[in-house]
Amino acid sequence: MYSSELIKGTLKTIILKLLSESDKMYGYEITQKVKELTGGKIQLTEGALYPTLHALEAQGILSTDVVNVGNRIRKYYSVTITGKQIAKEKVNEYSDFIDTMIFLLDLKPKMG
Amino acid sequence: MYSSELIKGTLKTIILKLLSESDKMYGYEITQKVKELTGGKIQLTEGALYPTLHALEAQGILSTDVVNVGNRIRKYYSVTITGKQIAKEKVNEYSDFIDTMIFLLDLKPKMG
DNA sequence: TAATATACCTAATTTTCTTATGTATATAAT
DNA sequence: ATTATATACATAAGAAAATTAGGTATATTA
Repeated sequence: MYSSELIKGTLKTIILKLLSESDKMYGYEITQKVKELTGGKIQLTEGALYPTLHALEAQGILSTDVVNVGNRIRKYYSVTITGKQIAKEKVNEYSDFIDTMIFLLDLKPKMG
Repeated sequence: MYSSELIKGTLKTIILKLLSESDKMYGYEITQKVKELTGGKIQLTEGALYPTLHALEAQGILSTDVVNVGNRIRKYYSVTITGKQIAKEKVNEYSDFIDTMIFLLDLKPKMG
C-alpha cells in the first residue's frame, strides 16, 4: 500500500480508464479490479469511490443501470458518449503529467 | 498547466528531490526551478509551498539558513542527514507508484 | 511612476480523502 | 447453528492538502 497522499487526485482517472475499457462495472467490482491489477498496492476506499461515482454521474460522464442480483442490488456504471471524450482527455492528461514527473524527478521507468 | 487535482500529493516529493540534488535552495527558487524544468506545466503556489516547507522543517527533514540579500530576506532550506533517507524513500515510493499507475492505466511512457 | 519580479508569510475556504457508521444479503468456517 | 468474512450499496464527520486571497516589503524594468 502506498501512502495515501500519493493516490490523491488519481481516483477519477482510474475509474474512467477502467470503465472506458469495459462495457460496464459496478462500484465494488472496480475496487476489486484495481486491487487485483495492482497486487493490493492500490485499494480504493468506498468512502472515496461512491461519492466520486455519484459526482461523475451528476456531471453526465457516467450513466447507471441498477440490477437485482438475487436479493442484492448492483449499480452498474458506464461511460456516456459525452463522457468518452472526457475520459480520454483525463487519461491523456495524466499520461502527460507522469512524463513530466519522470523528467522532473529523474526517474527511470521500468520497461516490461 | 495540469488540472490542480493531479498535482495533489506530489509536492513533498518534488521539494525533497530538488533539495536532495542541490546544496540548498530557497522557496521562491524552488517555484522557479520547477516552472523552468516543466516548461510551466507545474507551477507551485506559495500558499502550498511555504506551509509544506515549514512542516518539513518542523519534522527535522529540512533545516534552514536565513540570509540577507541586499535588504531582502532569503530563507535557504537544505535536507538534514535524517532527511536524506526520508527523501530517498519518498522518491522511491513515488517511482514505484508511477510504475503501478503506468501498468494500471496501460500507459506508454515516452523514452528520452 | 507604474508594473512586474523577487521574497517572505498566513488565513479562510474548498476539495478530496479517510475513518466511521449504517443497512442488508450470501457464503464460508467453526 | 453461529460467527466471520465477503458482497454491495450508502452517507456523514473529520482530517489533510490544496487553492484563493490577502498582507508586507524591496528591486528592477517599462
